[in-house]
Amino acid sequence: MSLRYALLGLLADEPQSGYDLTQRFERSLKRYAWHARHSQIYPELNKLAADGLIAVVEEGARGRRTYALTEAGREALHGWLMDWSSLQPVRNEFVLRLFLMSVLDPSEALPLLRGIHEHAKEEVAELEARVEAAGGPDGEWGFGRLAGEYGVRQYRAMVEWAEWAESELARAVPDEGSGDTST
Amino acid sequence: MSLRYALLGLLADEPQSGYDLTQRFERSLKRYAWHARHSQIYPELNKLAADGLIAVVEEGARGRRTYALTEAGREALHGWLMDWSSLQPVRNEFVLRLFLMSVLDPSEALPLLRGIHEHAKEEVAELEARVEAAGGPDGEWGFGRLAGEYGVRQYRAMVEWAEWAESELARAVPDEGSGDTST
DNA sequence: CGGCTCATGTAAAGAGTTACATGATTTG
DNA sequence: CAAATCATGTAACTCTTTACATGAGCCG
Repeated sequence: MSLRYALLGLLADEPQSGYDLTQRFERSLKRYAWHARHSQIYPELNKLAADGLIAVVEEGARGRRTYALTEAGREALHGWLMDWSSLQPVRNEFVLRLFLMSVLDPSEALPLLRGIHEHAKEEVAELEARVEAAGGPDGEWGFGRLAGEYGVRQYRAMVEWAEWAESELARAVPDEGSGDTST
Repeated sequence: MSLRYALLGLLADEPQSGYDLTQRFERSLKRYAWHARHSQIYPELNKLAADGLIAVVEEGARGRRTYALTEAGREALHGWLMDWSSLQPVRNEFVLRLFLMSVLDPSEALPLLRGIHEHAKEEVAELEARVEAAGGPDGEWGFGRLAGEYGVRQYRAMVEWAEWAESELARAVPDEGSGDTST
């Protein structure tokens, strides 16, 4: 059911088409929270419209249909956002890999950790820039500001974790510091 | 494919039955990384056995079958753990809700944030205790130590985020501090 | 020996991915 | 006018959940 409410939520931000929604998943939601392809989005929009939760408010070129929430849709979204009792469990392959990583020996794990470290630093920089930009001139924050700040903090914690993990593993791999890989 | 490697990974820790694996998902993996029910686990174990990646090493009471990795299974797991190129996107309904939370007005969001804050503090305490226990007397760390430390840090960051978010929202809801809710 | 837990399974439905398919509009 | 992008759709397959189903062993 999450997709359904994700769509309602994005339409609450502003009316848009299936195409727009697809891009929003691709550009921001996908990396932090949820993903869906157009092949799942279009049928779901048709169901939402059939259920009276959204409605076409504009028809444009190339068959483009812009949807907006109906009053019923706004209520459904609101009800869902206020009720946290049925939160789906997280599905995070990254953490799964961490769980299983003891299978590798430290000399194998260390380069992986360095890659993660790099990646996390880049994420922090990118997210900080985005949050900064959204906080912009007029002091208004924009949609998803709580998530943005959450993301920044999560990735900062990830950077610190990676630093800790590297030093932890480096202790188990004494041959560090010399570029010499012989014997 | 993640389930497949999750099972191989857990069997790499120690040989166990489908029943044991089901409980491990339920008790620890579910909350942080991945979930699967017995109805998905048993058929997958049969497939893994058919593919020669695991094998029954013991048969016990009530039809219990204990599986262990074969050499091929160990290689498959190792290959997967070393190759991070095809990481599945995160599916996190919690973050999705944060994304959409601007739909609520601050007076509605604030109590939700307080609940999250409480919950995060409990998670930190529980995880710290678990990590501490695993770090135990002999200094050995146990399976999943990297994930454990990661979890603690993520939840600590969540607590700090919640504190920030509460103070941020409280500014938008001036009638705080008086328990009086009348007009 | 009755109730609980252990232990495994299958079937149907729902959610999500991949691949196939089509056509309109814009841009250079 | 050709190429790229916009825009929507469906079909087949895989993955996941929910529900149904069964029986053995353990504990009081």
